[in-house]
Amino acid sequence: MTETAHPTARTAASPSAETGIERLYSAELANETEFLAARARSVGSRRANEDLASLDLKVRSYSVLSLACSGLNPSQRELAEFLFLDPSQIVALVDQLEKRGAVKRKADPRDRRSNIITPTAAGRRLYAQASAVVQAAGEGALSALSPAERDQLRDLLRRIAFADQA
Amino acid sequence: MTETAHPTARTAASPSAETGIERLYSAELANETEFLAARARSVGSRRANEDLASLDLKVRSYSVLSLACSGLNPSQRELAEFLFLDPSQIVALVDQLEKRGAVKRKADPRDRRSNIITPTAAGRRLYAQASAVVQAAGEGALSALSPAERDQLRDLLRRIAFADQA
DNA sequence: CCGAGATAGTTGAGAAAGTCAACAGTTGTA
DNA sequence: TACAACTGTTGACTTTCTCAACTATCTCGG
Repeated sequence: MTETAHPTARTAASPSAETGIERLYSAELANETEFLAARARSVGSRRANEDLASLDLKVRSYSVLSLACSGLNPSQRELAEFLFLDPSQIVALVDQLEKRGAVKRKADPRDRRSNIITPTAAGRRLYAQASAVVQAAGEGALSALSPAERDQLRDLLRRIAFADQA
Repeated sequence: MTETAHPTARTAASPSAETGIERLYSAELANETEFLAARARSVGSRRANEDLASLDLKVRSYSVLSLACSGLNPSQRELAEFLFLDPSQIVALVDQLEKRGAVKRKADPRDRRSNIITPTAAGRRLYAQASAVVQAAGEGALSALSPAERDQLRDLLRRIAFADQA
């Protein structure tokens, strides 16, 4: 071993720093915002999924539960559009949460085609726990940034995440 | 492809608002950095995939091609780790690109287990085109940000994207 | 030198996620 | 009223993810 630029790669004495792929950080790809956003999401959602597993949730179901608990009374179609998911996937997610007793499909009095997704009392409790877990995980992932930088990142991301909706 | 072309689905029953989904922007979820990163990635990669389709590429194969052309001589294992993909997926991606004549598997003289992925001349030309396409698409997605803000976003993302090397 | 254990790439299976087309019930409108 | 559009739903199909083997190779301790 001791390859060209591989100062670290020894046997698995140390758990994490053995990778030695830091040399790829200098690749052009590592400067493309798109790639960085994808990787940031991978880092974050992997972590969040692991932590949410203790509550039998994933980021997808957590997102739906969160919006159900938002007080904004989203319909399934709105959930699909907001989460960039196919309406058929929302069906499955709501099915799961409903079977579990966390949310309910409520008829929209103004449009009987729509289902308004609302949380049950148990759903609210579940969301409270999940929200705490996600927030803790987020803190960990963002620990490299100062509070001011986190706010800045949120603002910048929000502007590109919701840009095409105007 | 399907760009979810629902420009304005205003329903008369709906109260005044245009698309009606903007009200969800105020949801708690829309303030979580993780969610914003996921959505930003969705916006960006959807766009990039559409544009790369003209070259018969996807963001995944583009990423591999880009790293192959980086001059850093990545191995498949390094590609897997850097792109957060399973080694078996790298096999498929390299197979495609190799069959297409864009990259080659080269034996690593120091370790005959490893394959070093290098581009062919055609691969370099393909990457030049693809890179231009992706950059143009990225500009579109980032058009809401000033150049200084884009740099800032890149820096912030890089710090969290490469923060924990799980 | 040699065998034990680890690593790189490969294959294949199965789960999860994404995509798409069709359908019924409902709504708005010409 | 007839027609077009929309919502949720189902089902088929493709892509992506995850994991467990297997081979060939490497490293290391004895």
